[in-house]
Amino acid sequence: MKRKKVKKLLSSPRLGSNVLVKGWVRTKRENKNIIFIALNDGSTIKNIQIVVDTASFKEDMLKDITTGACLAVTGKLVESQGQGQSFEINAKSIEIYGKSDPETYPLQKKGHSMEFLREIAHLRFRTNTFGAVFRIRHAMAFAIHKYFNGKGFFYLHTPIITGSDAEGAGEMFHVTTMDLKNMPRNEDGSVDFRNDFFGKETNLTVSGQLEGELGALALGDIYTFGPTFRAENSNTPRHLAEFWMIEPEMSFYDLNDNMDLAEEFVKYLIKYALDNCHEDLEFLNNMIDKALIERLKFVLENEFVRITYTEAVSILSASGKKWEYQVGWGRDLQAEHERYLVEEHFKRPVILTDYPKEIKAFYMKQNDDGKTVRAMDVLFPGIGEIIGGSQREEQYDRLLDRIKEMKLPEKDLGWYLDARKFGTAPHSGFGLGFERLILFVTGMSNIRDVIPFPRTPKNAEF
RNA sequence: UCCUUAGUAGCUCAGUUGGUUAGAGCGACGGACUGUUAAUCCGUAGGUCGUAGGUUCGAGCCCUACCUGGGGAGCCA
Repeated sequence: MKRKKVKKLLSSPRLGSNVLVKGWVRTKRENKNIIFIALNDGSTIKNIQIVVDTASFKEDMLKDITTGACLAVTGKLVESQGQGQSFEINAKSIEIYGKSDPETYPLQKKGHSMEFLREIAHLRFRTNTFGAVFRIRHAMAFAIHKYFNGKGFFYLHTPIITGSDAEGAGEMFHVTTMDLKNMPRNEDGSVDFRNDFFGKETNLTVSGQLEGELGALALGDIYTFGPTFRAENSNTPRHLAEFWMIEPEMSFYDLNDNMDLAEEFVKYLIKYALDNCHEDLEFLNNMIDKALIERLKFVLENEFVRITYTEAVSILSASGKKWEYQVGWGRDLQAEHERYLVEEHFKRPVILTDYPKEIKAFYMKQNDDGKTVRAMDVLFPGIGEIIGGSQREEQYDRLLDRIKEMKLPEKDLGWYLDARKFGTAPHSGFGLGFERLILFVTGMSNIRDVIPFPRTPKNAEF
């Protein structure tokens, strides 16, 4: 007999048929003559109830069916006599693939704290919450490719190991094969990388954007979707040292086109989740965040507010609020300011544009006012900045001036400047933090709980 | 990195002004039970009180340092 997944079984049940299911025991309820097993195979958040007549099975075998054990069960699919489920399987045969010692198996029928489950991240997939989160995470990854493929974007693989130290997006992890206990030194005491694997200093990438731009300036529209690494000592529920980022880059897009794409993209993903992850979202809505589905629908149905940094500063100044950090043109907006705009003033996602050039990266296109750049930050309720992007500076001279002004290593950016030297074109792009998107879509509150094995300062378990 | 808060049984927690042998619920185990839904009822076992020092006749409780977690901030996606 061929094994059926529980999801398939429940969506198109053939009552009276004999079926084979395989999965892990979530709970077992025992009576004298009858045993009920809730079996889950991961295909859906729903369990299938296995009904066991104790007289028909060996007692020793039934004893080994404990929480966490893996079973293969054959039996007849029938309408359930009980209240909690529509269908159930009357077991004819049970094979135990893997026992699970109940004295040491850490998962109980009762709820656990997220902190405890994080310590047993290798087993937390077996809980309803993490099953739901990681099924949704998969659905979002799939939807990202579906969306871009449908729009004619090409998935570009930018390097994980980079020799470029110019992104300026944060502290980097070094990559080397040299003996850390005996590093060769130059006369001035600095490390001599000439005999290292790559013959130069290399790091893990903090962003694929610069390479992505090169792809866009030939292929038209590209996107990257891969891991990125930041060696920042950030200890917050919104930061990871290893996280996944989506970075589309589009030729001939100006900042408005860029904002249109960002808004359409995020809404597509939210709609995809609502359309395809209904059961998992329902569960999270009940157990994690009662306002989750309502909030997803609200974001889907309302236009994002678009205002300039300068307008935002006026709103904040006029708000009459007491700020911990002072508001003033030229200062970067702090979390409290962004939160006020999104959660109190507009009560919806906000896109802020045209920031002072001093607080933004070198590659952003300068406005004619000489003071601001064509940057955009998409701010979400509860998450803060979920997307950061800009129209890129496509004029060679202006870009070079900016590199010099900010004292960046000009010689290392020759390849990047070449894109402006030969057939430059207006272009734009943005970066979306994948885990921050998953936070928003699942209603989870800590980013460590939306990636299977989180990497954070002082933690690289598993 | 800074501020703040916490660490006691497998889990979630209580533990009074420093004072006998550190408690509960859940889970696990044993038993009972005519179809259960985090089943129910009866019973049993389970502890180096985060680590290392210190104060004291006496420390789970007070002091110091360190480790780890939570919340907030900064950096950002």
